[in-house]
Amino acid sequence: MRKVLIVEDDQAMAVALRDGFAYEGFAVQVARDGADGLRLASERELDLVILDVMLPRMNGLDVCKQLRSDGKNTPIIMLTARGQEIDKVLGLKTGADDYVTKPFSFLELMARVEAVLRRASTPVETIEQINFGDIEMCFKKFEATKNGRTLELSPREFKMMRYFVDHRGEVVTRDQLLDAVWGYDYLPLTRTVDMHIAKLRQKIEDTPSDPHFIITVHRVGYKFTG
Amino acid sequence: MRKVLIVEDDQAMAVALRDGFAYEGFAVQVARDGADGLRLASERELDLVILDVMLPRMNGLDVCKQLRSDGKNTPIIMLTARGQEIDKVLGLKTGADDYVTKPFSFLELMARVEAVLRRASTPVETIEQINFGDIEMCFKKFEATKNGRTLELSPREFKMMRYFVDHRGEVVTRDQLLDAVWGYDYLPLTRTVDMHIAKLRQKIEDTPSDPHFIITVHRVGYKFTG
DNA sequence: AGGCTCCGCCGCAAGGCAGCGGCAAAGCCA
DNA sequence: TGGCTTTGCCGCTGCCTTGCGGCGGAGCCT
Repeated sequence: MRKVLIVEDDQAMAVALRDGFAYEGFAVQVARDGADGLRLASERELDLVILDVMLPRMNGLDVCKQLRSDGKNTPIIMLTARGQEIDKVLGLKTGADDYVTKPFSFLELMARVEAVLRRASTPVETIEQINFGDIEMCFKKFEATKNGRTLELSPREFKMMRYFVDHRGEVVTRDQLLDAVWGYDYLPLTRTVDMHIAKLRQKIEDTPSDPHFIITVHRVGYKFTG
Repeated sequence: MRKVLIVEDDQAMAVALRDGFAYEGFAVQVARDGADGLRLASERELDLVILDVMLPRMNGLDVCKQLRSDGKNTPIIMLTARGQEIDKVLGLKTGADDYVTKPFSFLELMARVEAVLRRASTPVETIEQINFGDIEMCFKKFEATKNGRTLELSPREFKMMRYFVDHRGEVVTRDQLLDAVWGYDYLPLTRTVDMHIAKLRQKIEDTPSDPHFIITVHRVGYKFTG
């Protein structure tokens, strides 16, 4: 049975959603605030999270962002009030799969639920192990080797590699990396990302000065070519 | 309020649909034949068209095809009778967004309506990959090839191409380009845009002096013909 | 209709400048 | 305290801009 978590502080809305989803054959769980929602979503294997934006203790956007940066890719549908009008760009950045603006009909919500679940069911299979060049990397074990010799990668470095692997072939901007790896969304006057790129290159590239895996794309960002 | 046009010659069906959509909060307009439907759909700004296939004066497929070739991209849902069994390929060719086969429940129709409207409202999924002539271009990867050979395009050049692709066939002015690609909105005494057009042509055209893809429109701007 | 003039477009080349990499030292957390 | 992370600085690379001269199309005048 498909499991859904509803994170909603408004009593009436929470009950309506709970009953609606139950009627549609979901196993339903309800959380009343953001912190509880985050905890539940983190520790359970869920098929779907319905997440209100305005919540006590931790707002929906932050819950969503936190889940994503923890590597959880449970489908998330956000509920926004009309007045809130989340900026689409900001919204997408947080990593939700879809947005529904209150007030909405339950039918409309279910249409989006089905769409999101359909998309999610096509296995995007997060890669837990990857080989490229003479490198072997396992994200579950936090281990990496080059030519059989162990590579000492820090947690941050693993997280960066994880993001690169998930977007291999694409150019990723420093903003994206800061957001996904650090959780920041402030403008980077900082050279932090560059620094870590350099360190990664020192470790994984044969000739760090002429990188083969992590390519600089001038004025845009970096590209990982596995 | 969302506006729907119903093109249906069967009296009973037309009334049922009209009442149903009105109940769901749509502003409804009804046309009795294909020609009228085409005229109304052309001159109004609509959110949705419900289009029967079998119609007097002009059939639904042709109406749909005509609208699309006029550049209208209003969401269209076609109604087909079971016996008609429109070939899916043919159907897709005409450019409709979805199909419902009679007989259908109003609930089923509404589910599709919501799905179609949702898709239409999600900002036109930007094209990430495009081919034209012997050129292949991927905006996510910041990669482009001509005849299989790599093209070295700068970020600015990619951004220009992106704008051209999003407006292919239209003439775009230098102002538009400056605004979209550079973010400037002051009047340009500058030759910057021309310069970059020239560089783009050097890279993507077979004979840059007689361009095929990026055409000069004297005293107006440029036109990309993908 | 033909020729002339002017405005706008194109090509080339050099200068300016932002962005990137490397190094080293300071800050932070366990 | 030790390792990981961050920040500042400096030199260099490469992109972007700007200026100039030449050319072609559009409009005007006879």
